[in-house]
Order: sequence, then structure tokens, then C-alpha cells
Amino acid sequence: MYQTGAEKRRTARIEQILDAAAACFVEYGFHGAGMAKIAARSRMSPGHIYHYFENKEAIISAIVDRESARAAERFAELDAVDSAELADVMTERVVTSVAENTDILQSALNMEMLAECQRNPVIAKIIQRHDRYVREQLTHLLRDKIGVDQAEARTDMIMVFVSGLANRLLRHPELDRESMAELMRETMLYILSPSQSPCR
Amino acid sequence: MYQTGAEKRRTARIEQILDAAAACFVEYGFHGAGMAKIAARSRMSPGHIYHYFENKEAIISAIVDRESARAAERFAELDAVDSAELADVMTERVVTSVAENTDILQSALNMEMLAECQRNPVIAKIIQRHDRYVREQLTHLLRDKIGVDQAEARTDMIMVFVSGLANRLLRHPELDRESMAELMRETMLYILSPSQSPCR
DNA sequence: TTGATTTTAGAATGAACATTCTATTTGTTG
DNA sequence: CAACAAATAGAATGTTCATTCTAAAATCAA
Repeated sequence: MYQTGAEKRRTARIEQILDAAAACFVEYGFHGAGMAKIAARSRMSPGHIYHYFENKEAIISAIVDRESARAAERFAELDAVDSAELADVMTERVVTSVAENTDILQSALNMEMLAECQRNPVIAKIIQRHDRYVREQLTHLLRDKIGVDQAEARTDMIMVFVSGLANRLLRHPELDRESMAELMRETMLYILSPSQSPCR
Repeated sequence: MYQTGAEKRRTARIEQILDAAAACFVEYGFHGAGMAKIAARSRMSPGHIYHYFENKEAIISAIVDRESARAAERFAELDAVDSAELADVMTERVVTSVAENTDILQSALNMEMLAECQRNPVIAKIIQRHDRYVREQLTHLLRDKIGVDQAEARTDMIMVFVSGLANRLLRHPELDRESMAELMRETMLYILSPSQSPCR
């Protein structure tokens, strides 16, 4: 996948805009962030942005798409992990993302997306496609690599749990992360252990 | 608590504004909904709204506050339920809210609030106070009425689960509500049964 | 009913907004 | 280097926005 100089510059500019826009959206919301602010943050003129994006909506779509693709990428890595340790690796991933502060901004952006997808069908499509992908991948991992039964039900449990926890941390930021992480670890291992049924 | 005619009219107008604003916020988002639209929907002039609210932010705060109070109210009802059937009643409540479509708009508004509370400290305060209240109430019910051990951990589990499920339904609207409700019922009864430890 | 007060409407204001337009600069290619 | 195309800036545009202002209507107190 080679790119000429022009193409490289083009994608670089687009990334520049997307980075700036994402930061602005976190800070002011999709509708609160003006093109002027996005332009200033990406150090270009407002007019220039319209060479790369038809309008503001297109930027929002691109952001949602990019975040979704990034998540899918991180997710697909799990396919390469050895079956024996997959449950542990997955658990550790979830636990770290709870223990660290890192995703709190991502969570805010997620909420922005989720609110937006109620009124913007394009966003809704992207979100739903992403959700379907994650669900399939996860079910595949659980069924074919870890080898549990009721893989779909367990997948749902995990997805509910993870998004619920993100939600919870947003509502209650002082929540004790240590014990939350511990709770998360035990629940994950419980859901992922082939020997028992998934809380049902 | 008696109200004079003037006071009655005043609170009626305020409710009128709040209803219209809530509808607009669901439809366009906090920042996407203009005062003109809110005014039109509440059938008053834009200027008139400023007799009751200092500015748009005050309306947003009032909405969040009202939704929070309503939720707390519905919640407090549980205190009157007989201990023996409390677990069943709680479970049924959660299950119905999953099975029915009713709260999907409320969910969208919740996401809007959650996104907003990352950038608006006033909203953050309201949300966090509400969260603390629900948590205390729930822990009280679990510990003092149902009589389970590890009441706080179970409370966290329930809160994570409920918000996670709302999130999930937003991301994946075609999700089979029947089986989701069933999953929810079994999980709730599991978490609420005094005999076993809460997934840990 | 008269005068005072509150409630309401709607126009006015000025800022911010998304988007478009017109140049100018930069880069590429023959 | 010349000629052309792409990239970029920044001002211009017309709209929408939150908020304020002015005055009219409704309500109330006497």
C-alpha cells in the first residue's frame, strides 16, 4: 500500500483535522465545537478543512469511523493470542482499562457518539456495524478458542459489563478503581471459565 | 403545600418549558436545540422563557435535576415494598424496563447528560449526587431488607449491569429483548439471592 | 374601576456559526 | 524555468443563535 507524496500529505492533513476535531468534540461536544475552533486547533484555515471534508457532519462520521476502526484493530489482535492464555489476556485488558484513567476521554466521546446515534442515522449505522463486528469476534473467541458453551450469552454478558463499567466510572469518578478492577477481574474470569454456566 | 394562583401558573409554565426542552434535547441534543425551538414547542415567545430561567444552561440543569428527582422518587417507592418480595419486585422492574421500549428516549437523554457532565461541572455535580443517592438506597435495601452480605459489591454489580444494558440497547436496537430480559432476570435473582456470593 | 404589577410577545442586537468565494502560495511536471 | 494544478489562507456571506429590550396585554389589589 504505497502512497505518493501528495497522497501522504493528504492523509496527514486528514489525520490532523481528525485529531483536532476529536479533541474539540470531547471538550465541547459535537454541536458545541465550531469549525473555527477545529481549524485553529489543527492550525489551518476554516476554509481549508472543506477541501478534505464536505461538511461538519462528514467530520463527525469520520471520527466515529476512526474510533470504531481503532477499537476493532485492538480487538482483532486477540485472535493471535494463544488459546490457553486468552482468557487471562482478555481479563487483563479489561482490568487495566478500568484501573487506568486512560479511557475516560474516550468514554466521554463514546457517550457523545451514543447520544448522537439517536438522531443521526449515519452515525447509528457506523455504531451498529461496529457493535455487530465486536460481538461476532468476541463470540468467535469464546466459542472457538476458549471453548465455552453458550458463547453468545457470555458475549452479551461481557459487553454489558464492560460498557456498564465505563458508564459507572463516568457517573461516579471517585469510585475506588482498585476494588472495581478486582470485581471486574473476578467477574471476567467467572464468565470466561468453561466449567460453569454464565451466571444463568 | 398550598400555592396561590400566581404560583400555580408559574410552576405550570416552568413545567411547560421543561417538557418542551426535554423533548428538544432528545431530538437535537443540548447544544443542537435552540431557544427558538424550545420556545415554539412550549408555545411561548423566546423572550418569555427568560422570565423563568436565567439562561439556557439553567434549563439544562433543571432538566437533569428533574429527571434525577423523578428517578429517585420511583426508586424510593421500593422502600415500602415488603421485604419478602422485594427481590422479585426489583427484578421485575428491571426486566420490564428492558422488555419495553419505554426508556429508549430516556436513555438517549441520559447519554446526553453523561456526555455533558464531562464538560459542565454543574451537571457533573447533579449526576454524581444522584448516583450517590441511588447507591446508598440500593445498598440499604440489599443489606437491611433483603439481608444479603457484601451488599455494596452487589449494589455495584446491579448498577453496572443496568447501565450496561441500557448502553447495549442503544448500540444494538434490534437486540432480542425477550432473551435479554430473561438474562437480566436470572442475573438479578442471582445477585440478589442471599445464599450465594455475588459472582465473586 | 383604576392604578400597579406581573406576564407575555415579538422585534432588535450582536456574536458565532457553517459554508462559500477569491486570491495567493506552494509544489509538480514537462 | 514555465505553466499548470493542488493546497492554503482569509475575508465574505447569510443564517442561526442566545440574550436583551420595549411595549402591550392580562391580572390583581384597592
